[in-house]
Amino acid sequence: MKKITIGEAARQSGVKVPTIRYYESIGLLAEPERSEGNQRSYAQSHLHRLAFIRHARELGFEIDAIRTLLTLQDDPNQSCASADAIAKARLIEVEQRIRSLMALKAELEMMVEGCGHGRVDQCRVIEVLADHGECMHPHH
Amino acid sequence: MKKITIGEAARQSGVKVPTIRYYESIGLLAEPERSEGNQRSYAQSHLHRLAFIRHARELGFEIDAIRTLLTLQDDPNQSCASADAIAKARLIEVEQRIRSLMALKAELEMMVEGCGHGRVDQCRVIEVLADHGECMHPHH
DNA sequence: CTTGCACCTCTAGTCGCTAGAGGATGTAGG
DNA sequence: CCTACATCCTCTAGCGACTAGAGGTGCAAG
Repeated sequence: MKKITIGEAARQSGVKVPTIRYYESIGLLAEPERSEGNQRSYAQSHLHRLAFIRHARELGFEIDAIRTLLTLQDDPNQSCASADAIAKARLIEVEQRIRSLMALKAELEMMVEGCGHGRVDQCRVIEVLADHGECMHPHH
Repeated sequence: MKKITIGEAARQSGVKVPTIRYYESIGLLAEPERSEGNQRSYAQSHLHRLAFIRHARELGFEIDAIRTLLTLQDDPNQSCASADAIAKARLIEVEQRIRSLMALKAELEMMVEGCGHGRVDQCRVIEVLADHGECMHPHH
């Protein structure tokens, strides 16, 4: 096989070099072979792994969840109930996060619209922050 | 005035005791008086400050932004342009975050719906993660 | 006076990286 | 073969915003 350096792996996977080393250090990515001069030399399997990890991270899965997903991937006979549960949990998290951000958005819009661009003592931004009763607090 | 202990301040503000001490240590909250036995004793002004900080944190403002907002609040003659700018920047951040979370949500829904609850080798969750081409990648 | 909770300080840990120091290796040109 | 330069190596420390825990002191009720 061809020897893939860490820099090449970074380019192909879109994961930065120090991050790849970090994933190795926490046991998320298997240790690759080393060249005579002690430099990492990756195989295709490592690249697949990195792509998987990167995509999962982009979807906001935590490292521990990814660890589980990776072991599931390695054992294709297993039931996919765990993978399903992890993805569902993540979906619920994302939905909650969206809801709470929408509430924040509404509140921030009110603050910004209400700002008369005058002095601080008439500023709605400061005012709303200072007095929680001023906002429509659909959250917290 | 009555003496407000740190525990009482925590209860009234909704900010945890260690977090209050942390805010003091980073200079966000002024040091309160101390009792004879070296215990913190807060005034009403501290409680207002804490409420302000808490509300701002709930809206996702960073500590540094809050620092700026607090100095603005202390100087009511100043123009509120900075406060306005900070709030607007935060609003844009929130809007972007919502957009990207909506994309994630769509992708996660496809994964979860496609899961036939069978074995891992037919699992859409794992499959999509493994092969980025499988998802409709509206993001990244 | 004792019990037990709340307080004190200090350090270290969390998560997922990122930055930098200080040195070794690999490669391309002269 | 030598040199220049990019890339690699390990290691430690830092980020933000807390949180947890150890080990000790203060205080109020019974």
